[in-house]
Amino acid sequence: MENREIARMFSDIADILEIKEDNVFKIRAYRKAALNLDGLTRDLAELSHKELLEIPGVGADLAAKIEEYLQTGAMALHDKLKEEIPAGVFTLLAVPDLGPKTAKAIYDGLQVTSLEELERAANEHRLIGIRGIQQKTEENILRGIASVKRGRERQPLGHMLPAALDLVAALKSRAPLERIEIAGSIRRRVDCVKDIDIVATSPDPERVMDAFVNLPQVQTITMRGPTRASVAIREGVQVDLRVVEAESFGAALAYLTGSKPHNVRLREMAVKRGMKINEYGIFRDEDNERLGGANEEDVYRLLGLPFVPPELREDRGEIEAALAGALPQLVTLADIRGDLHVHSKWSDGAHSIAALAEAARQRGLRYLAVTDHSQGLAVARGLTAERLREQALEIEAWNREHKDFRVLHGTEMDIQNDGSLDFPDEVLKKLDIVVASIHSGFAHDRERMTARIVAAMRNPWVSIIAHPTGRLIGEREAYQVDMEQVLQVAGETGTALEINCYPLRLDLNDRYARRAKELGVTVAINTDTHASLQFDTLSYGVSVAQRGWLEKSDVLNALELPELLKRLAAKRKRAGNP
DNA sequence: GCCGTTTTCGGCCCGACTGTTTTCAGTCG
Repeated sequence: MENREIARMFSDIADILEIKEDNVFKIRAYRKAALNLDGLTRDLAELSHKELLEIPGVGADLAAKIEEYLQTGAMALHDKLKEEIPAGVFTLLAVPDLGPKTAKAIYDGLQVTSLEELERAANEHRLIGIRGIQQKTEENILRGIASVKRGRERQPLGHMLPAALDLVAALKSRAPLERIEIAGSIRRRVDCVKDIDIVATSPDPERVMDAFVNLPQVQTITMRGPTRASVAIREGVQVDLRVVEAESFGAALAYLTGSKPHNVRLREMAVKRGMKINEYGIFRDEDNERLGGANEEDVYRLLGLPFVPPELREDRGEIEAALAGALPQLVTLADIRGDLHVHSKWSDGAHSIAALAEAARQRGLRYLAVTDHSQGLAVARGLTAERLREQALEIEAWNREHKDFRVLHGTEMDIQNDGSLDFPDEVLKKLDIVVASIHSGFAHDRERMTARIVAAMRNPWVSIIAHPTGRLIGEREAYQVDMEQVLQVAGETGTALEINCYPLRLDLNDRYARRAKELGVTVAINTDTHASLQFDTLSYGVSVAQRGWLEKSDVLNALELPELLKRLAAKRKRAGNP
């Protein structure tokens, strides 16, 4: 997947052009294209010239640069610009509040080309005197360097959403609030987020600001004005709070929810219709008359659009779909009928099958599949074929006793290094469902990894591929795999792909989920529960599905039990097995 | 550099806060 690499190159070009004080709109064009490439569901290498031009923000010139890179492995403009400006200069841009102008001035004045040199220069007070820098700015730069060193850029949604909810609760208990919402990428349910945005209304904004910057979670106050404040909480996570008038709440919420490219599109549409959108509302140009803004719906209504759910706001086609009245009816948590990937005490889970079934039923589910690990995964106490037979007896007995909930018998079977499976077909055919996945040999090359997964999908008894890319957010990159091929074969063979709900996995991610839908591949939203409390992570997987535009009909475990069983049987039949 | 329900040329989203200014530039979201 060269998308990310090319996006990064465009972003580098934008940075350098900014330092060189080139045309701001040209810079913006490179940034916009970089963002859009990052959000693409397809590999650039697979797209025709015509398809490249259809990418928003990519015209003849940038399409040529993409093709140049795909064909030669290099981009002449990128290389040339990097020669002009030492690489270290734009590493300075990583420092908060230090932008291109300051980076250039510091480089011109002191030839500083790395963070270490910058830190030394600041400690020796050599920055003072450079255009626009006095003591305060120098101190801020030192603080900024410290925060860069602390690192931890983005954190998983599974950590940040609870932290945000915690802040909201704390704020509510300490200041008078009317409305308060978490906005930003958390509200869009992006799987990995950088900061926390909160928007609120209050009869006493001043007190809210006071309470906010004095919250026990707060470590440093970055900025504090009458309507806006910014702080850092533990682990250096930035939290922004905006307090607005009630008549502006919806506009502010929309603005702070983003995404930025989505907002830019809305504002452009407003301009064309003789209106202006900002965080205070939506206004008529001619007389500055307020047309709306108290509620988020106003913004969309006044542009002639249906409400666009936050999960879709990425400028990945949602505005066009809204204009055409073709927004998807997104799958919801309430649509989920069961969980098809669950571990019990039989392998590495914490709870009995009975306890798991009860916990699932309490959450409104109607079935679950017990899919303990297979024998090859010894560290997880994987089951042999014989233990699997014993387990079947326990499940049969439980089902005989309970008529309002169904436990399916399955396995999470290892796909071995050579692409073979951990159980023979004779074992698999006795199970209700077979989940296959990779737990070892992550370092194999792309061809081999792809071949392993494809081979598993071609087995008629394999129902679902679990956590198809193997990533662990912040801990382990996805293994090298040709996901386009995996998705294609999933479609051909009628194999479902999983969105794993574990907050560090969320695998498939939103983009692959969207591509799955495009290819007609069914997706299963599974918790991979190892302890009954983990059923609560279902909402994270549903969010990924929503960001992937999935509807109820795209989701395997949104089916009622009889339809699910039919669907599972369909692949076996297609392969000529009863 | 991109783009077209006023346009193939002339536009291109909008505002808060800080630090350094004595009216505003830089940065960020």
